[in-house]
Amino acid sequence: MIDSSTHNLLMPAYHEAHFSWTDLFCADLYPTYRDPSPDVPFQWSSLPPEHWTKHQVCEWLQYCCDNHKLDATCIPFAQFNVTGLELCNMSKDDFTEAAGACGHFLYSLLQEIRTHGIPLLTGAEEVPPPQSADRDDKVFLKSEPVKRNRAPNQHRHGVHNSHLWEFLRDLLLSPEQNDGILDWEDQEQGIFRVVKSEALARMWGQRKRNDRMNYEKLSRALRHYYKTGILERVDRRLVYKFGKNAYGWHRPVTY
DNA sequence: TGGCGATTTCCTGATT
DNA sequence: GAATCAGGAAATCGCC
Repeated sequence: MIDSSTHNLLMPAYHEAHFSWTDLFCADLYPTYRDPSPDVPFQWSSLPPEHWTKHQVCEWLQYCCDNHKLDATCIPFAQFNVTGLELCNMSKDDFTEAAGACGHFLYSLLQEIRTHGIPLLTGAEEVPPPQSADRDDKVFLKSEPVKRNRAPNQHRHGVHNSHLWEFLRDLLLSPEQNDGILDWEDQEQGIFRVVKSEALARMWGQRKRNDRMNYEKLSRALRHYYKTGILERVDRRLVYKFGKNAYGWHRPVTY
């Protein structure tokens, strides 16, 4: 946790917002990584980034500051008052715009987690910055090594979340982001309905930075999933079903 | 730099 | 007639 004595200096932009650091970091709900509970050391680390709350996004930022020895003055925390799904939807440019080159580094850290999974945070192993971080990013790093552990059975593949079906799955699992665009018809069976097809296409287009996306193209991409077992046909308009090769749709994804 | 997977784009035709 | 579905074919893009 950032010292309260330095807090005002570290986060000028944050103080302009209408919330406080303690609002974001209620110690009872979100234990700090320096004093982790034995059972739940880091709540954010037990979930994929897409499912982080705003509190957990801030926890992660704080973790990045301390564990990667970032200069906290580089991070305008108010710019990251977003949910995990919104954070994941931010592009590298969005990060850079929010926090300059430090944002570039944070983006790399986030992609590291999304691509390689979330490490165990027990402070027992030295960890270099992600390889994807550019050399220029490292001006934010102090020289001391930092430590963490990786779970022994943690897979280093298969968690990248840029696929359309994962985008749909995460929307279905995040009602606050969904805005009635998608709705479960039968979650046990993985059957869902596209309620607002054009809104869905716009959202996917924003995600892919493609303003020419429409539902016709999106649905064509969905139909490709029939071949791979990601989706199964449902003989009803705007209704789809997750197939045997889709995962994580019936409960929050675990790594 | 080439191969590959995942879309994206365009298209025709069928169905609702 | 509009919206949607189905699927072929080729192009594009990012990653390895």
